[in-house]
Amino acid sequence: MKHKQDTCEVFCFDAEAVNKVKSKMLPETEVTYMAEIFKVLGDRTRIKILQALLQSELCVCDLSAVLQMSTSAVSHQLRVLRNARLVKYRKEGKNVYYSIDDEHVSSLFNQALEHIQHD
Amino acid sequence: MKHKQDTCEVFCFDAEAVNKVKSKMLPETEVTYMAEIFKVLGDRTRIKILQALLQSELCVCDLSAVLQMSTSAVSHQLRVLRNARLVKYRKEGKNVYYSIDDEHVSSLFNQALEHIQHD
DNA sequence: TGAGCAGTTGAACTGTTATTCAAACATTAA
DNA sequence: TTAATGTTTGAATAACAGTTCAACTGCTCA
Repeated sequence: MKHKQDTCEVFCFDAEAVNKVKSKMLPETEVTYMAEIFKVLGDRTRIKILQALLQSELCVCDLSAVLQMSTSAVSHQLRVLRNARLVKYRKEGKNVYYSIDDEHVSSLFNQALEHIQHD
Repeated sequence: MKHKQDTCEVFCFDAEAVNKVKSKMLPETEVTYMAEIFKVLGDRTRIKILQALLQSELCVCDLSAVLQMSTSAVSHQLRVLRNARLVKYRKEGKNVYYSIDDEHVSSLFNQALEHIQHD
């Protein structure tokens, strides 16, 4: 049973298995969202910010002191975390206090930790 | 109580809170590994590959048919997944069959799904 | 042995991303 | 209003990452 493909001629694959898997793939939008979340988590600076915020609510200045980075750099990354709805903020006078905005963040953290410690 | 910093003069932060958080930060190597894992998961192609492999063991050709991508592109991404120990492979004749190599992968998947569906 | 297929690899190209710097905005106190 | 502090933003630079293309390896079978 030959099978033609748009991109190139491929005859080796198991058409039945492929179609079965194909029919159960997540919709494109969900794939995009998932990749987006993991992409946000895939940065050392943002991992550190989240880890700090998992311990306590902190303002931008506190975070820049903890991470020993410029407030500008921290602010840029906080925006990424905000857009991904991983952190929330509240203003108090001149300060802006950030905290974790999702109950799944710590779960993702722990799963990842288990993975890297499993080796 | 004034506090001097290497990078710049910052007086606004709560020194006590900062030190407390700072003392509980993960070591640099673990931060790096965690970011690495999430970085690997932060790509649409790799998400699709993993989702396909969560359903069934597949060869490179099968995967390229499912994703409708070149075997070269798939192979490149499989290498990334291999290095992160997220997939394993076995050779059978001319084919190379890949499968999930970590019990935490599905957990990470489900947590991420819950996060994006929580909005 | 050699042809053909499955898969891998390296280089090049392209698009994305993190940090820095400077400027701007917002709030508070004088 | 002005000055000072905390935070955000935009532009620019530099480093990185994904796909494509072409070349290559390795296995199977005639």
